[in-house]
Amino acid sequence: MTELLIPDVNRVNCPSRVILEHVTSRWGVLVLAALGERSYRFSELRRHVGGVSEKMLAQTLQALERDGFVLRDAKPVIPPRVDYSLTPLGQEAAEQVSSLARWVEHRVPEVQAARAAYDEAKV
Amino acid sequence: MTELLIPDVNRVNCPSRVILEHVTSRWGVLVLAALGERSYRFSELRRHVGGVSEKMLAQTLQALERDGFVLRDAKPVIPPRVDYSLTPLGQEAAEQVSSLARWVEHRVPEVQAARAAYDEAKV
DNA sequence: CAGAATCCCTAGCGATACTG
DNA sequence: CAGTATCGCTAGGGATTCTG
Repeated sequence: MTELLIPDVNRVNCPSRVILEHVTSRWGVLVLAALGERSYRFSELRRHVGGVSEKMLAQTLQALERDGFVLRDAKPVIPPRVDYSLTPLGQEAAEQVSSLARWVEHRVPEVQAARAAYDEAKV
Repeated sequence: MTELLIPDVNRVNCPSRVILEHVTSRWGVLVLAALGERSYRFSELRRHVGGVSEKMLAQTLQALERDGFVLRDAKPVIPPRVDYSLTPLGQEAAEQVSSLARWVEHRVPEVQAARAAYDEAKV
């Protein structure tokens, strides 16, 4: 019989895995977490998320917008002003990844201790 | 004054961002989610997580082991048998990522609808 | 300011072969 | 079986330039 317990996400190129990879991508996580707190303009967000290039920020925002997580509001003014915020769906995603990010920050000491133990045992 | 509200994870090369990237890496998510349900042997896990190469599975497991999330139990038998499971810290991580994975699978229809709307508007 | 377009490069990753 | 080692590629991503 087939393995009914294997979730869809474990299959190659399934829809859920692609979405999951958008959400958990290097910059996707940080963008969602940031927008979970408030809306940002493009370069404001770029300053907030350390190390992200213009190209990757635009690319990440477009993927998240297309997936229905991010709302793009381009004001018809000069100079251009574009506000990014979350849709209700995006808010749900942001809660999940923010929770994960907070958990990680909280557990940094434990991880560093584990690494020290691992590295010493490997000598 | 300095921006006190910016979490550590938004800084480049900070410890928490590196850990987050291990946990949210392409295969890290799926490995943690799998081990959250039960322990696996190496090639059992490789079959379970569709599309992962030996190299990437080994590399992912090593990173997660070093971070203190995964326990590696190599039985001294022939043929070799190595069981992978989660530490208590890894269980906490697995709960977070499994929750996220389940949420994504649950929301696949909404995302697909959003993409259809986005793509049509872009024509 | 908010991007799009281009160039370019390396490191991440897969495929394969080998070992204990 | 559970890896390690090596090779080779390509696509992810940075830097730069250009535009409305």
